[in-house]
Amino acid sequence: MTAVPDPANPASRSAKGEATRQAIVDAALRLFREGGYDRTTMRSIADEAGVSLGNAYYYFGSKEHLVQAFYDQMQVLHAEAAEEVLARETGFAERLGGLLQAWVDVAEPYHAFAGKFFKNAAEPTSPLSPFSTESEPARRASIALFARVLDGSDLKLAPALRSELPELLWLLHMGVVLFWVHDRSEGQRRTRMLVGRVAPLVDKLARLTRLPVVRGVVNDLVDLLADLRKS
Amino acid sequence: MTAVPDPANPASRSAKGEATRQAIVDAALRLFREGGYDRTTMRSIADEAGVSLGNAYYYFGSKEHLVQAFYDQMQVLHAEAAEEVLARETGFAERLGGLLQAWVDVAEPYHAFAGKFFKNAAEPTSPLSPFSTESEPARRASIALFARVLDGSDLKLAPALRSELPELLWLLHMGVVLFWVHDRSEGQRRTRMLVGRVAPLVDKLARLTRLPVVRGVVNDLVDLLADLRKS
DNA sequence: GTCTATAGTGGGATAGAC
DNA sequence: GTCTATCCCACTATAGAC
Repeated sequence: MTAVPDPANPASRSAKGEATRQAIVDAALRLFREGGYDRTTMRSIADEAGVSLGNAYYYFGSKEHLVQAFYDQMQVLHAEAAEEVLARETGFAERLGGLLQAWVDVAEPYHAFAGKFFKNAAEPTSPLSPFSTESEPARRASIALFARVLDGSDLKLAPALRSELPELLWLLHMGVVLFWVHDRSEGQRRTRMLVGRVAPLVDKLARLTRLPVVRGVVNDLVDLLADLRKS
Repeated sequence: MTAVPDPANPASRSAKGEATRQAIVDAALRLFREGGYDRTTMRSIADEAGVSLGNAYYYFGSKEHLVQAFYDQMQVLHAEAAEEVLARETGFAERLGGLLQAWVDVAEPYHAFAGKFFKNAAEPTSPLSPFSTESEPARRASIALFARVLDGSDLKLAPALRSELPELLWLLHMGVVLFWVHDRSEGQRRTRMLVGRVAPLVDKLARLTRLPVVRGVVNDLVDLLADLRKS
């Protein structure tokens, strides 16, 4: 395992390289926010960061790879905002709604160009897809947040669902993100309305899973998820 | 309203223009299937169709617009396959499962490069987005298919849900498509498993909506959908 | 109204010298 | 790790033929 230098691997980064890398990320996110993704060229990012175009490509294999930096930053900001919510709320609906709401707050400055990175979600070959193995650390961290929504709350639900729910809530979160990306109302008012009302709804629904008549469907769902995972 | 010629508008197409247009579409789909989307250049499409590059752009404003042709073709093929299913089945689960299955069958030859297509479709600013106004006719047609799944079946469900269900089923279909795009199993085995089992599950769930205890959640959901539509 | 030919521009990506 | 030079291709522009 002799080191072929890989600037994408944090372990092989020198201090100098790390500084350059960060300068490029900062420049990119600033320009994306100001002028949008398409209108920001790799040349302008390199200029703004004070490096050559070729050097920018040394650190980021493509323009899309810079989007990963955006993902990561968002993940960190969301986790921070989440702490506050999880420390404050004990009701399941409030914890879930708070977490979803926090994401919308954190993501708001980037709404205008967010569509560009959502493209990645649909392309399975891209390492930037939220379902890719490359995104697994970020995905796991996010799912862990939803696990804490559940753990710290007063929710009672069908036991079989307990281990599946964090991932299902993360999927719900992805659905909210999709809605948000397409939301053109000012301040993403419609998304805020959605998250404010979907959380109590999920709460009610989850509590219903304990009813004997509903158990059949719940078990079918849990079995399906298990079988999909195996196959 | 004197006619500025618009080759995108079917009404203003001459027979000759239509033939040229079709030649370009055929060439594009053939080359996409053989070499993938990215590796197929507009120049090669024009060459293959026997027209100039400029002429290709006369008919299709961008390379992405050619994807719309693919999209339309799939819609037509799915509608055809759907007729057979809807004529044969009367059970709700069978009709729903059959419709979803039919799409997977129709789409299979394009699975390898479908990711590139849907990548473009996932962007909200793109006219190719399934949620865009440009896609509304195709979307409406698709939702109408799901309405027929419901209408011709034996399903009994909460009355408030009846008018909402076709659109919700279409959303489920979009979810299946997303799963399919990411499905790397041979013959999309995992997607086939998913559609085969999700249909009975939805059937059971829909029937549960008639229970008084479940009504509360159903009404909340219906209200939320109505309010989102209004806002 | 359709189409060709040709000559550009802009910007993502790469090669290879240092 | 950083640069300069270059490639490639989507897309535009335009002038004119049929």
